[in-house]
Amino acid sequence: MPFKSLVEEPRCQVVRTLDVVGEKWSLLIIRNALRGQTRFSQFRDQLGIPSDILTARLATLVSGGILEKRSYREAGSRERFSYHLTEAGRALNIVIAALMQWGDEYNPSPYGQASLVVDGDNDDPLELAFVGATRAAVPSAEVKFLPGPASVVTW
Amino acid sequence: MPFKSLVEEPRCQVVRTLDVVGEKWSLLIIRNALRGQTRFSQFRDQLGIPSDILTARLATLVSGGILEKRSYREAGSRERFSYHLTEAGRALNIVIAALMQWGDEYNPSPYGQASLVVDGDNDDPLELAFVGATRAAVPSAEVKFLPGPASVVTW
DNA sequence: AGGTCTGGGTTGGTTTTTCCAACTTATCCC
DNA sequence: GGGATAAGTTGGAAAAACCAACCCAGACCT
Repeated sequence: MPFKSLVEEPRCQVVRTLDVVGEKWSLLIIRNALRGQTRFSQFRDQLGIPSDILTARLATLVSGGILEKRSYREAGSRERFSYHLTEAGRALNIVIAALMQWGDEYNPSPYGQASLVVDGDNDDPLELAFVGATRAAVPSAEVKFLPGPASVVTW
Repeated sequence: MPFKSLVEEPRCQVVRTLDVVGEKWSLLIIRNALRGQTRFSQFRDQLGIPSDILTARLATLVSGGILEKRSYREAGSRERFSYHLTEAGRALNIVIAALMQWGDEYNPSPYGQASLVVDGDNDDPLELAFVGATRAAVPSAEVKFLPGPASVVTW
């Protein structure tokens, strides 16, 4: 568990989220899971993550409610295990999409995008935007962060 | 630099973004900067980050184009340095907001939210949503990730 | 029955990061 | 000259990540 901030630790949403997904490799495992990958060997081979670290990450993601461990059996093979996103895990698509979108805009690859976010119904490209109660998009530069009810710090 | 994935490293937006902001503490420094903090002692005291690590992180964020180091001088003090978000740094608000939103929904604090995202014009609360070309919001569960033009891996 | 393959891991030892406490440096005010 | 303060440095201990080699259970092959 990576973060123990002093003053406001248990209250801050960002810290609490990073407690679950902030360790090295965790978000990449989740990204690959969002692409449909479910197996130890897929994660290990595609990410190049050391297998002992992968074992540890899968365990913390399972205990954090992001992944679910299931057993499966292919014809002609013994029982093995696979890892599937829970609803909470799938909801991390917003975090992955935010990282992708920032990378596309401010740190683009000369080769173009490695993955795209699309509408499942019609494959139209999507992007993330800040929206208000009226569902109208608000430009990112006009977004402000304010202390919420649980804030104990004045800033 | 935390990530060196084997097959598709330089292409993937998520990896490229995490190269810049994926080290421990980086995103929390950025969150505090989005709240308007600019000084070494503010980051150190509010986050509880060891000062040597803070020195290192500020340097990588500056060299990554997220923060800008400025000198300032308060009346009755010598010249000191402060750190200000660049445009690219401010654009990371989408990443911070995504982490906040997930935490609020799937790992909420009993005390409520520590910070809120609002419209700078009228302080109306905002949220992040996936939107298509028509600007209509698409439910998160219907969002799909597809290989893009730079993908070398079949998945 | 013995040997080999395969997926999903362990194990032991090295390297890299992080952490912590103590110290430093430059300037201002008294 | 002495104390305060912001922004760091330094040295050594602890934790995390890395790597290569190994293990293990069932399936399949001869």
